Amino acid sequence: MMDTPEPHPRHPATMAEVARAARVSRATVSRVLSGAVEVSPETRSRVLEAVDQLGYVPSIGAQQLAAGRSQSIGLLIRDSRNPVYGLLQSQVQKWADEFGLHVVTAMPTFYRGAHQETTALRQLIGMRVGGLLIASGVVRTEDLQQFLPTVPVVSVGRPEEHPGVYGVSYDERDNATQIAHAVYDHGHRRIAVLVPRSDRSLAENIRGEVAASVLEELGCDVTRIQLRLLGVGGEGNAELLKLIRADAVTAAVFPADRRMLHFVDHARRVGVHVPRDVSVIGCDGVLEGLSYMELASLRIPVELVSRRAVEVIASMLESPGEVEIMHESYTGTLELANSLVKREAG
Amino acid sequence: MMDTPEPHPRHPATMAEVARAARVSRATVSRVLSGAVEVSPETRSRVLEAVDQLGYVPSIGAQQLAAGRSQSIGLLIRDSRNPVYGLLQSQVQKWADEFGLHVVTAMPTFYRGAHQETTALRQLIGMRVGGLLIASGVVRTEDLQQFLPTVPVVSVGRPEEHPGVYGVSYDERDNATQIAHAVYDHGHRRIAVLVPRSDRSLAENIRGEVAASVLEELGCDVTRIQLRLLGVGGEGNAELLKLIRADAVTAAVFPADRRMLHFVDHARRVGVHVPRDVSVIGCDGVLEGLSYMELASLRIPVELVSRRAVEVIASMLESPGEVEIMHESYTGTLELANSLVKREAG
DNA sequence: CTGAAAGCGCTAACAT
DNA sequence: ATGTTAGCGCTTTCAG
Repeated sequence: MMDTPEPHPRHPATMAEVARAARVSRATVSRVLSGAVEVSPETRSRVLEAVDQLGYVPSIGAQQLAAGRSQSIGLLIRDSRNPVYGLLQSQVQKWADEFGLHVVTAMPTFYRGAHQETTALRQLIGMRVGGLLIASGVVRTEDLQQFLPTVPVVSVGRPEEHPGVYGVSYDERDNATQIAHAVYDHGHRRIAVLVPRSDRSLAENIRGEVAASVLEELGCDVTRIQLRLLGVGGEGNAELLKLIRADAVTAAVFPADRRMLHFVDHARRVGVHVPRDVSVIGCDGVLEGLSYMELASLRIPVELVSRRAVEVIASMLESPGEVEIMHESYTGTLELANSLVKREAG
Repeated sequence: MMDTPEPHPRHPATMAEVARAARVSRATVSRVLSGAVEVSPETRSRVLEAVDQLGYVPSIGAQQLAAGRSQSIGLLIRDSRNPVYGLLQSQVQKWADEFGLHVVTAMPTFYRGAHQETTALRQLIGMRVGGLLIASGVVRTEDLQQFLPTVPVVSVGRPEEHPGVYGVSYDERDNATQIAHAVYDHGHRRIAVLVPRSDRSLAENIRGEVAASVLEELGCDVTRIQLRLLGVGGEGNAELLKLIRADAVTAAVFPADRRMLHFVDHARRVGVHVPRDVSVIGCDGVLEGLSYMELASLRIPVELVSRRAVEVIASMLESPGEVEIMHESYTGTLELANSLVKREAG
């Protein structure tokens, strides 16, 4: 068994080369590899030997082209620095394995050019993936629309309202309501709520808006802090600190854990302590170390949502056009911690 | 401008359809889209109109097949739940954008079957990506070897020793040395070091082994705690707790922040507090909230490593075979915090 | 500046 | 059980 590879194959081995080496036709190689058709054991082993002798790996592009279908699903993900997406990606991979599907992941460009935001989408479409999982709020459903007749699409982990797109997501209204009640039940009546713009993050916008409304309905004095930027770079922290120092609020509601973390870290450096000076609660529950930091949050069911999304796309792949479009959403579970403390109402 | 899409395109538009709609040949469509050749303005605009009329997106597979090359690079990543990989993926994307490269990411299967661990690699090879970034320790360099003549490969963020594979990684020996000296300089002399098996994580193994050796050379009493499992599931915590309770160690060195976090969280629940009862230091520095948790660590230069890796692969794409194989490694920076406290030597 | 035609590597009838 | 052949959608000579 030579273990020196060919000096300069230069080009990846082709099926024709394998066929030649095994003294069979290309079709036979294909049959052996696909395993769909009976092949005589000797031929079979000759082929397999040639395959790994030559280090042959079939060209997926050519396969897709010839067969007209694809075993892979595309995952469009926003920014993997966010642990929520990291977990999602990992879980999608896990369930796709289970269903025998290959996942290819693409991420939108960072540049904010005109149509640039859809290049990742076009990349996946160009690959002719069998199905598409959209987990990025950056891509608008209207951009998806034109591809809908062509490829099954599932919107995952983001609020989906388009009746033509299957959605598997978190119940953000319920999330916000749970959070609002938790804060209220702890006796807080003057509350700051951070609200990102909906074009930045629809999910976070809903969380903020709904939490604020619910609290208002409960008779609280709510201060909305509008956020305009995309990142979590501490926007709104200064405004919030001012409110706290003026004793205008006793609690703050953050639409995402990372924002909450950013705030508490900054606040402590300038002498404002949680929960001594203010109670806080976030949303996601995915960030590691939350319990160690004693930060209250709401854990969204990423695992469940990922699983359902893969299940749905798998069934769409199996019976195209047969799957009824629905919008599923799943509720999270409150994870209380010492950052949200009881307080005499008032 | 009709904005109702065709009722049932069913199949993605082809270049031939675009050509027909624009009353030109397929070659002309190709030329317009590639932009490489001059085309008369009128023809050009007719083609472009047809393109977005039909929502045409070129098949990357067919392009690759016909042209024999590919604009995309494959990124093989271990597990995106780990924030280090999340950040890496994000940074690779960012720099690839800069170089006009498309990134497709694949992740190894979770199953631990025989050859299963290389399916993601085969997936990427099968796509005939123009270059490969390997950021997963799960794939061994020997598995890569056979593809080396065929596609440029850069090992990124993992210790690479094979002389045939370009490596851009962290200087784990330096990391470990910095950590060891930090612990020593804080007066600790009886120290526990957690050491994962090298087949689980080579990087973490080196960190542990080297830190332990350096501390021993400095005359410390070092207890190695061997870790055998892949995850961060608190392995070794019990053993470490016992040492602490017996007052056999005053400090613990963790080869990764997540392990440290897992420990401190668990420890606190059972009444062992950091840094009161034991000092700790981790490695990575990527986990969010480290500073808030006051956990000492060493920040590895993920951004720099990602950038270099993309630069290298880009230059390999440009002049194949011309790039001299090297192993670059970059040092991290210590980020001290209150979890590592001064102590009377002894 | 544009069209015709020859493949790229593979699958899927269709033969044998 | 195996070989032959016709494309799949695209790029790229080569002619015009």
